[in-house]
Formats: sequence, C-alpha cells, structure tokens
Amino acid sequence: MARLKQDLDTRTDGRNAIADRAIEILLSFSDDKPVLTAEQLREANGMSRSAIYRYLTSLRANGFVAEEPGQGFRLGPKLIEMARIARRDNPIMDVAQRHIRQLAAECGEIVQLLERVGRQLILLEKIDSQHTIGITHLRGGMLPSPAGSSAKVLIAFAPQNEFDELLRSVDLQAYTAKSITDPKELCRQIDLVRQNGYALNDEELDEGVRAVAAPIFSRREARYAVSVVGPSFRLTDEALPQLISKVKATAAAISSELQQRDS
Amino acid sequence: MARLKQDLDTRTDGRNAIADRAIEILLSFSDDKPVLTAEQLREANGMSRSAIYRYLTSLRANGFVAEEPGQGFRLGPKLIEMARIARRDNPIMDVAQRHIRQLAAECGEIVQLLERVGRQLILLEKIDSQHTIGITHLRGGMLPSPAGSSAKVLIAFAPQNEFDELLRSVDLQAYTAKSITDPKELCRQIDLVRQNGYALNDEELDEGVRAVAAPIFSRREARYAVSVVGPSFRLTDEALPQLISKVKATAAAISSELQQRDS
DNA sequence: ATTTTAATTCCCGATATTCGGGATATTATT
DNA sequence: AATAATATCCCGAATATCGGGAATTAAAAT
Repeated sequence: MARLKQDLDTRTDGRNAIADRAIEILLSFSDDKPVLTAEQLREANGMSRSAIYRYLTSLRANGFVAEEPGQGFRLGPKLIEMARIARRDNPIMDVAQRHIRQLAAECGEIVQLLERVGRQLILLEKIDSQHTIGITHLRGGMLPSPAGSSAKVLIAFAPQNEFDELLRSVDLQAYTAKSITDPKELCRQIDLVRQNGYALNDEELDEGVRAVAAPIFSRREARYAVSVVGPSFRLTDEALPQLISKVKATAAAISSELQQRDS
Repeated sequence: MARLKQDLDTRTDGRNAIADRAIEILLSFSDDKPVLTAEQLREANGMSRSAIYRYLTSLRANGFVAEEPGQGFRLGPKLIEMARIARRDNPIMDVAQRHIRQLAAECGEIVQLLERVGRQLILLEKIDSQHTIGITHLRGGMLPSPAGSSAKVLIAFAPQNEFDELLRSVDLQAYTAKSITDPKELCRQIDLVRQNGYALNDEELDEGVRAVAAPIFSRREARYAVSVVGPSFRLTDEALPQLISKVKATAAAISSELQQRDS
C-alpha cells in the first residue's frame, strides 16, 4: 500500500525521491507561514501520519526544524549555521554586498539580490528601506509564478535552451489591473528587456508597487538580478530614469567584479 | 546488495534514514571544507557512485548544493534563503542581535551566540573582532567534541535527563598542554560553572586562545550561550573579571527579554 | 482527580524505491 | 587523436519506506 505521489510534472529521473520529499517539507515553510503543525505539513505534502513524523524526527534531530511548544514546527537553527557557510563560499555574496548596500543607501528603497536556480528565484539578500512606509512583504519567488521585474530579467537573459521553458512557466493570472495576462505582451516586454538591459514591474503584482531590475552576469550567464522595489508614489515616471541607471550601474559593477575573479 | 551503513551509535528508531543521509551529505561541508567533489562526498559518506549522484541531483535541483564548474560542489543558495525565514522566526535572533552587537563593540573581541540541539552546538551568530590580530578560525561545534566555554555552560545547565549523556560525550583528548583530559577535573569545572554562572576556556582547545561564556535561559532551560573569544594576551587575568561580568550581564539581559516574550 | 480529546509513537505486512556494480556516455587532459 | 577522469544510465536484489491502525503519551476539558 505504499502508493506514492509520483509527481508527473517533474521528472524523477536519477533523483532521490525521498530526499526530494524531505526538502519539500522544508519548503512548506515560508514568510507567510513560518510555523506549521505536523498535521498541516502532512496535508500540504500529502503524506500519511507515520510518514510525516518520521521525516520530522530526522529533520528535528538535525536542527533543520525546531518545535515550538504549543504551536507546531518552524525552520531550525541548523539552517542558520549552514547558511553562514553557504554565504561565505558563494562568490556573489562577497562581491555584491557592498554594492547593493550602497544602492540601498542611495535610493532609500528596498533592494533585493536574487539568484536563479532552474525555475526557482532565490532571494539571497534583501535590504529593507529606510522609509517605514514601504512595502513590508513581498511575494516569494518560485516559478511557475507571475513575473516581477527580476523574473523578467532572468528570463530575458536566460540561455537559449532554458528560455522557452521559463517563458512558458510564467503565471499569467490577473493579480492587479495592470498584470500581464497576454503571452504576446509578455514576449514583447521580454524582448524590450533584452534590448534595454533592465526590466520594470509597474504594479503588475501588487497594487501601488513598482520595481526595477537588472541582470548580473557570471561566466557569461545572467544568473543573478538586482532589483529596487518601492511604492509608485516615489518611483514615479520622473524618478525612474535615474533609478534605472543606478540599478544598471550597480549590476554592471558587480558583473565586472565577478568576471575579474574568474580570471 | 544494498547493504547500508546502519550506524550503530545513533538510533534509527522512527526516523527516516534516507533523509538523514541527505542531511549527512550537507553536513559534510564545513568552514574548513567548503568545496567538495562528488568523489570526496561519496567517500566521506560511504556510499556508492550511483547513490551520491542521485542525492546530489536532488539537492542541486533544490538549490541546497551548487556546482562550482571545475571544483566540485558547495552549499547552495537556497540555504541562504531558508535561513532568512529561520532567523525571522527564531525568537532568540530578534532579541539577541542588539545585545551581542553591543557586547562586541564594548569588548572588541569575537562574540558568538550558540544554541544546543541535542548534542549539537549550533553557531547562530558570530561577530568578528575589530582587531585583525585575532582568532581567525574556530573549531565548529558538534558533540562529541572537546568542551569549550560554551559547551561547558550548556552542559552545566542542561536538564537532568540529558546531563549525563552530554557529559559523557565530551572529548577528553589533549589538544593543548592545558586541555582537560581527566573526567574528574571536567566534573569539578562543570560544578564550578553551575555555581558561578559562567565558564572559562583557558587555552584548552587552541594555544593562546581564551574564552568566556554564559548561559541564556529560555523557558527555564539553558538553550543558548553567549561567548567572547580572544587571544590570551588581551584576555589576561586582570581583564577577565570585568569581561565576565559583561558577558553575564548580556546573557542575563537576553534571558529576561526572552522571558517577557513568553508571557 | 477523572474523563475526554488530541497528538505522537509504535507495529506490521506489502511494495515502492534505494542500493551497488558495471556498462555507457560525456567531458577534461595529455 | 588517445587517454583519463567524471558523470549518467541500466538492472536485479532487497532494504527501508509506506499506510493503516493500535497503543501510548500529552493536553484539555469537565
């Protein structure tokens, strides 16, 4: 009776399904849902009671999840430790840190650094804005999802063999009045992004929120993106040109520093 | 022919052995060895070629490890993202940050914040010292291992049911001339730690390195420890008393803030 | 204190999924 | 081009997960 999910949409070739499932459990946690009960985790991942507890026991013993007495589980402290090592050795973190802090200081808005891994957009760094009146919470990033400015950039400059699949995976739902819902329109914009070297997000995901993003190149690939996010009343059409050039300059500076390193 | 390791020293009751193995692979990476080839990982974890690649494929697809072109693998960017969430929801991180930064500023030495999870000592935060002439690299922490100041504190104030096992798991090798090698001596020191409310490490792990640690209480348990680490020529016998009181004060402040939260 | 309820752990046979070894394909090196 | 090293694919064997439900423990309510 061990009938497993056997996801049809993701290939299970040459992978370890159980390791994948363990990770899936970890990915159930998000900014929105930082604490989950065993029951919620069971349901979210479609497993039996015995199974989820077996996973949780292993994850907890290793500090990957922690138990909050009456509440449930949350991501554990070991992840914090491992991230220190991951940061230390991720070439981009070292290089980008200084640049994006300066960008944040200059424009006073939220600045983000993202990395694309397959169809995932991973948020590496986020510097909060000085303005308390800012965007407090942003949609986290895993494609298939709607395309914000960073996603547009990373799709536009993706290598050919991945490009089509990425483009297809964009969610075209209408989250706001300005959301992109037409594939043709998306293609048109992506083309523009490639021409201009930057992408905009004009309230397409959240009402009143605009963003600018530019690609960072590493080994001739656009693996990372910097973006500035802020309220439309500050990121006005008048303010945008200067902001765009700042974002592009920052991205370019990081790119060139990365390139020097490789040599 | 699927003969697995079946570790004898760790119970596999009610756990998920494969998830454990996946985590074990991640734990192969450390500050000392941030980049490992598939072959090194295979060897370190005693698995077959096919097996290690299956694990790595899953881990890589999820961004838990990343591939460095000619070098091998390193911990991946997804860990950085997940750590952000883990931090955000870890009560201690929010509270302790400010206090340990101030402590670091006051004493100008390395300050560390650790959490105990079972027999593991997890490094949650490390603030580097201003002095470039300091300790660059510290032994990472998983018991069984030698007991530094933080370990002493966390053992001394551990709950009864865990105390004996923890004490037994201490490594009594002679790393330096001053290392504790006698179990009796360790017990005596642990008793003192419990009486005094702090622990010292007087060049017991590394020549010329001293440390002071104090326990942080959360829900009537000493789950965390703050420690200050520095060279013996600055952490002199004359300087220690003041440093000890500062470390204790910091720990106490964090403890009381945590307690307030719980109410 | 006692009952009720929920949450977690334990047990078991069935079988899905890992396992290792070796062949194959790909990439790097000389 | 030839060699070496690395990575993927394929297979039967069998380990270790799987789910269902019972048993235990913890928590909540009466």
